[in-house]
Amino acid sequence: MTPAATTPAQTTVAVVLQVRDGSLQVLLWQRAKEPQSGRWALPGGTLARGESLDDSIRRHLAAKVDVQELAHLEQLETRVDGAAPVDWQVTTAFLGLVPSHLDPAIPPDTSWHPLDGLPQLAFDSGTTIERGRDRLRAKLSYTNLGFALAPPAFSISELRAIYVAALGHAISPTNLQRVLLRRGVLEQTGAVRPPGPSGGRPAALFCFRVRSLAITDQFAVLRPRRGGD
Amino acid sequence: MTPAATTPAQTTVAVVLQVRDGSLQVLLWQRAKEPQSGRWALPGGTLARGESLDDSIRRHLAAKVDVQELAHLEQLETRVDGAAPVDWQVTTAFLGLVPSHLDPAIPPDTSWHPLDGLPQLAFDSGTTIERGRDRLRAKLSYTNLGFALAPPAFSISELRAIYVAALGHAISPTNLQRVLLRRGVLEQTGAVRPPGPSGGRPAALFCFRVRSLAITDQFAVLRPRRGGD
DNA sequence: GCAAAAGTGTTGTGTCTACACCCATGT
DNA sequence: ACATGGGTGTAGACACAACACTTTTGC
Repeated sequence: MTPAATTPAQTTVAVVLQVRDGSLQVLLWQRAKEPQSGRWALPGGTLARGESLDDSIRRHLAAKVDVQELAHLEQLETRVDGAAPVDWQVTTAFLGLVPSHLDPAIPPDTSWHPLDGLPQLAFDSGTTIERGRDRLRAKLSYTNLGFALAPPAFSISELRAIYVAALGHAISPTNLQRVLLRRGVLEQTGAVRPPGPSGGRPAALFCFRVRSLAITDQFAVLRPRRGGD
Repeated sequence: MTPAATTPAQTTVAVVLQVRDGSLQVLLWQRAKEPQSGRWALPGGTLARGESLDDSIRRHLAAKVDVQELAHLEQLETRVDGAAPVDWQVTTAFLGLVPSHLDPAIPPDTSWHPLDGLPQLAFDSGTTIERGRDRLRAKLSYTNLGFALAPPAFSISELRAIYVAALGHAISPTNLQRVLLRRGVLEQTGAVRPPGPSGGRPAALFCFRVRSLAITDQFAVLRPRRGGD
């Protein structure tokens, strides 16, 4: 591939997560060639001239797997990957989130995999995926990041299912609603979802008030209540 | 410098912070040559073969400014910096912290600058420095990161001065002690600091129980209290 | 004794979980 | 009527900030 060079190749990869069928899944791509033929890898590619890292990963995702519907994208970390002068590369990993109501078209060598029960992974994609999941879990607790996993409008129980899949633990629908409303993250749309064939009260529909990342639970420890900059 | 290349140069820089004379200061280095001659820049340099990004920034810091005493180092973000094929480079920024009792020897072109009142900066170092400061402030609230700014042993009021300089707002010594003790971040050494010439009760000395990064205030929102993983 | 610095007791507040209860709809 | 799913009221637990008060030193 690259000749013995004085600078490494710069590549970007993305951990693209979506809640599908009640579980958190990651988009992977199966390598056809050596090295690591047959194993699954994170989508991405090399940096082109004149583009930012953000541009780069968006381009690779759009071209390879037709994902324009990323609701959120952020950097995870950068690592040096190939040790030798051959295959020497620097890889910047991103976290991307796709709302659960979308089902983007993907090529045949690409598919979604639940985070529990991943196939044989190429390189150390495993730790990168874990890092992405941990970042998502943390930010679901103190930001409005749920907007990037949820559809435009939803009932509280639908939102709860998404949070349960992403966080991996039980959540009371009562408290989910109250926490997110108190923080001003959600607002009622006014619309209502009619009940299913088994009856039940119609569910009010909600949406996220702002659909870009905002911190909603400030780390305010040790800060005075009033005054004092 | 670099010829028009197919891959960008990979460089690392660091926002090295220390509490000095009651204010949070950053280590900067004054450029002697064009471009941006005379302006101040973050220390760092290019990636060498076979080294990780961590290795790289540690090497540059150790060589240029004789800072081996970094108590903590973490990645901030990676950016593409030079747009043209010439000077095309990818820069990974780090946050480094130096405990306040150390005063590392630094070369004449390098010096510490308080974060309020920075000189003319080269490139967009300003936003990187701000990002480092914000990261520090956030992590002081929910991790034990104070260990990286504090000396090995200290009284609560000494620690308070460090936190005030880093966070930029008033802090009650009462609550600082109680929060950090309740969380198990601090422990008493048993030693005591004798009072000054003006009297006062001798201060008990404390130290950080663990001196590597640990999360002490979990983002536990929406998590059930018992059971229910 | 008195000032100065360190440390403790205690109260109030706000945010969270938990659980009981009420509401609206289908069969 | 009654089962089913949606929503509210309220109580208890906890962590925090604020402030009064006590302790220990030097002069």
